[in-house]
Amino acid sequence: MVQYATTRLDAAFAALSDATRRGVLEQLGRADSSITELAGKFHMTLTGMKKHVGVLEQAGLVATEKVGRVRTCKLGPRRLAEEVAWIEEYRQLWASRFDELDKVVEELKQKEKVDGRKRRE
Amino acid sequence: MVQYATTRLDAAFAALSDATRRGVLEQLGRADSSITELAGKFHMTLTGMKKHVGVLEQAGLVATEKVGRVRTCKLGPRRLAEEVAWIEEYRQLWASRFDELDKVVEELKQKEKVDGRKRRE
DNA sequence: CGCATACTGAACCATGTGGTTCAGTATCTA
DNA sequence: TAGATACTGAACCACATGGTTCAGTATGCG
Repeated sequence: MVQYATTRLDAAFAALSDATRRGVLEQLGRADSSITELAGKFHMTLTGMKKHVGVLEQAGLVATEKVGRVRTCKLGPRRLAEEVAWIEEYRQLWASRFDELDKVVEELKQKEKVDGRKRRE
Repeated sequence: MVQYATTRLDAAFAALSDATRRGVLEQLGRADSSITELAGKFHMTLTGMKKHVGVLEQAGLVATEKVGRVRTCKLGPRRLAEEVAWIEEYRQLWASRFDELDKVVEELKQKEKVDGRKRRE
């Protein structure tokens, strides 16, 4: 198995294990936001939200910049590439451990191929 | 955004946020193992390992069966499909948020090219 | 200037986590 | 049947988490 920076994986997965934080990421995907806006949207205190943002920032998933009184949060530099890579390797392992299922998947693929051909005809 | 069962996402991501537990999953991808074997491999007490296995089992990532004295652990029913789906949606959001930035970067590159030419002249 | 706004930090609280030890119980095996 | 093996459960520990309140500081605005 490939060697991963475990601490970064730890931080990213831990950051994603909270519904509020996943919500914040989705929100920031739509628009940059201030701490106040996020706190309002998720019904919690400024201080509470700041902690969540801190966790996300630590994990590299959010970047913030303070201008005047306002700290603006946006999506950060990390794209969860390593995390996806880890999970995909896991899924491969998983699949290889389940032989019968492999056959099922193979059958499905065949079916799909046929369906695709039909559609194109 | 698609609606996810947040509690399951919570449990799965939390389970993955620990290096030992990720290691256990990788191990079980290679071979089913008893608690004792896992505890030995990861240098901790039986009791400690049992807790990790419990977390993984709770998240659906590991299944166990006790036969005689021995509880055998194997990869569980969940394939992390939802988790991958969530992350992929996030990555898409991320990419779309940086389209503008991409343009800016592209412009800067162009500018740099021009500047470089000027400097060389 | 003076007040409202936006954040920050410390302190607190309940609960969860990652580990341990110790004292069992249940199951093999000689 | 005796002893070793494999697990289980309770209790404990230090520390992290997710939240709060309260008391600041810094900034914008009329």
